[in-house]
Amino acid sequence: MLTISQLAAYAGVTVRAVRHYHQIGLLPEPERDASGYRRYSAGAVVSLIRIRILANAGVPLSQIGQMLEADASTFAAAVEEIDRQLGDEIARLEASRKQIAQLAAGDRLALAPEVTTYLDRLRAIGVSERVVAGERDSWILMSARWPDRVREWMPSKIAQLDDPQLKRLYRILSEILESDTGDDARLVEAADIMAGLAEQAYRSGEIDLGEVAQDDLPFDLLDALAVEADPRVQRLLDLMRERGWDGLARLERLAEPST
Amino acid sequence: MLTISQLAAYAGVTVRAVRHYHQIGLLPEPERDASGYRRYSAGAVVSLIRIRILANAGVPLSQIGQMLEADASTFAAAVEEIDRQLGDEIARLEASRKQIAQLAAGDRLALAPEVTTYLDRLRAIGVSERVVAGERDSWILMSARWPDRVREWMPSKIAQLDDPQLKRLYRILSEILESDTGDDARLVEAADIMAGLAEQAYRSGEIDLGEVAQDDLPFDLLDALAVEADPRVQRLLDLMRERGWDGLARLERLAEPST
DNA sequence: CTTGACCTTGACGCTGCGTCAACCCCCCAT
DNA sequence: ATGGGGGGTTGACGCAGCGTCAAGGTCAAG
Repeated sequence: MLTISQLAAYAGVTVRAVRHYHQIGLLPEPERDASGYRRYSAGAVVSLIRIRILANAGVPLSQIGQMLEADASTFAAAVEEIDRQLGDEIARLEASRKQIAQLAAGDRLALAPEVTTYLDRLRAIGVSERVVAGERDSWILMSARWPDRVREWMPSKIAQLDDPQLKRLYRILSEILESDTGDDARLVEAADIMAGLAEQAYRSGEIDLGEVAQDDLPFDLLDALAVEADPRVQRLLDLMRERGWDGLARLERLAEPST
Repeated sequence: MLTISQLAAYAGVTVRAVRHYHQIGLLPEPERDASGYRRYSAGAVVSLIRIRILANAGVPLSQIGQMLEADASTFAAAVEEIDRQLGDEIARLEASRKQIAQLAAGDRLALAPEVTTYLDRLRAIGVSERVVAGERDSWILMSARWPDRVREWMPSKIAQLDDPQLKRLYRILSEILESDTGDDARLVEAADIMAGLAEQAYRSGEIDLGEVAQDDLPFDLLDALAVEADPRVQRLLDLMRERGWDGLARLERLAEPST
């Protein structure tokens, strides 16, 4: 007759595991001796080993009982099912591994390389770190909503940075946000440039992210994000509204310009 | 200002997950409105998305906080560590998958193919299912203790089955165990044959599983297993002892035979 | 008799939330 | 005014497979 620790040792498991199997009814409770100790027969060792074989093969404990009693075909079906689940799990982990490899490689922000290129171009143009950080957060939001579309959009966004007007706009915005003053004149100047660019884009039909349904509206969110980052952006939004444009991240025509 | 469900929707997670992140301090609790509702800023969406990016990459929640604050090199080290752990986990699962494939292929008992061959040979010789089952359980125990050695031993075990004496022994044992009578004469006959075989093996120096330390003693266990399967085996043990041999699974000389 | 090793039950901890429960709040239609 | 439906709130259990105390009772040996 064996004690629980002997049983456990023979089967290569811990005492706690054996007790756990008793609790869930996987291994029958043996007789107790006079002092209440569990006393096991040799057969229990075989039972326990068979349980561990299945457990080591990745079979959930809750299914092992049935499997040990099952006939060959039922057993085979169960094995196939388990194998499928293991396969799924492995696939999931490997996907995670790819993800984390990208994290290590990229800007540690999980942005597509096209986007980090764009951000680097902004820095090269002289845009302040604060504004770049704002852009970065915006693109994180965009990427979450349209993971694939974003990569398609980037080339034209990058190309647009060659436009002297746009460069000028970014620089002015950087200046404003880096200073602590509420220099309204610069804000007005920025608004004028933006309105001009918007007008230009509108005429040439460039404002057509049409497929991007508006009912999904993360653009309001982007604007809110900008305002949070610096309240002076609110003033900019107001100025744009005066000029007939709503929004910032995605400009929308309010009405034909009065002039 | 966003409600918790809006925040969750933007980040593509459940409301419960967001609350969980608050609980563990991963995402800061936002302000509450007059009625106690949580109200989120746009920045919270960005925070939440960044958390999910790391979580999806397999980073444990408990580490995400530190990683989001870490500098580039610390971050890289952490990523490497996570990647290693993911690799380990994948390796474990793949090992499980191999195991289960073997289970499906083999005798659904997790015995090496050599052993199942041996068991089949026993059946071919005319050994009863009951005795084969006993042998099987014994080999399950042996395989658990010496997973690799067992495969080495099988060829000679299989070869020994050609010995007419051994065949006869197995057949007699089968007969005895299949019958309900306590036919002592047959038991004595079996014991005589066993003793003869043991003597033979002893002289030719075959009894030398020497490397298999006896302090590991699963042989007592094997004997106990046999007795459990059929109490008449106890009588066989006694008969063997009279003939100067101890044990059954592993015969050991007690003393020189008196004649 | 003491000591140390082993046994007992009971209960919390870990991971990342899902899923009630019981109750409050807001807005809209009747 | 009232009711209903779809929000929100905290609190708590559940899952898988044990690890790890806690607080004892038991056994064999010196």
